[in-house]
Amino acid sequence: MPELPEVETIVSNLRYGTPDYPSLIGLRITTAQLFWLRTLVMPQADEFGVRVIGQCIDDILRRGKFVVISLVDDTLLIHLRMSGDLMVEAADAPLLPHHRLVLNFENGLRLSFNDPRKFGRVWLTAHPEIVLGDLGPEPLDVGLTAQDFYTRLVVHRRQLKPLLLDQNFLAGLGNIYTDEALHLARLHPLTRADSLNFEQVELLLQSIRAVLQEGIRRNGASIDWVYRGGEFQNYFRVYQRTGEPCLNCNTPIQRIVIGQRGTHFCPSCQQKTSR
DNA sequence: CACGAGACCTGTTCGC
DNA sequence: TGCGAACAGGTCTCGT
Repeated sequence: MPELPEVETIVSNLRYGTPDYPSLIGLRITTAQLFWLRTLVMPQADEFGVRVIGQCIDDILRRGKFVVISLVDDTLLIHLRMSGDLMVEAADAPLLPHHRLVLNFENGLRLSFNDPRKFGRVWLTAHPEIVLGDLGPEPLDVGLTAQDFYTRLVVHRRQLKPLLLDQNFLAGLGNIYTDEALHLARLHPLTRADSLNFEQVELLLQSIRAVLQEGIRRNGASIDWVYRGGEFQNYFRVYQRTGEPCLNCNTPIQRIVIGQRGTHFCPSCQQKTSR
């Protein structure tokens, strides 16, 4: 489900609070409940409880698609994968069917990790770099220059779509924002990375940043039954618009499968030979 | 190194 | 109406 803009939205809600609940910064964890064993990667469930209880939340950040919750002695890392969500509720509210992990706070609130498909994962570690260490750069980091991006990109012979989805190449893009960015940059998703010139790579980086920033501005995208209040789904240019007219040229948007992921593009605006 | 298939899971939607 | 297939925002592992 969540890509960079959705995770950013969730993190900023937890960090700053919303009209419905306050910031979680500073809250102390009093109890923890794990309902699906495989949700927790490390440490073992019994050790998790012993270690997490009593710690206060120092900070809440995002790295790629990870939610990074800094505690006093440890870091709690949460990856929402396809269907995960984080919700703040009253600690005495009924447990929902898909709650996998719940942290209760001393102020009567709780943080619930809800995840119907059970793909999401949680780590508690004093060494978050063990989990985050191989992630590529943040696309919105102003320190990432077009020249850096060009240098990193053209050493690969892979197709653009799978390369952009590779979190070790660039951290945070998922299926939606990759399709949207490639359309904005007018690049065919099957184009080989090492065939791009500098101007194309520069435009690609600008396009990635533009779609991510628009996604964040609209609080992410909410699709189907996994709804979280974002609006970006109303502004997709290609994603899930198969057969509908391209907003540039009216050509019907096409859907193909690349690396087992549905891929949407305009066959007229996005041509492999464009150079 | 690059790619494809299968696995992990549940819920919704599509097509006959 | 009913039922199985296809599909879903992600990532890992294995074989070629």
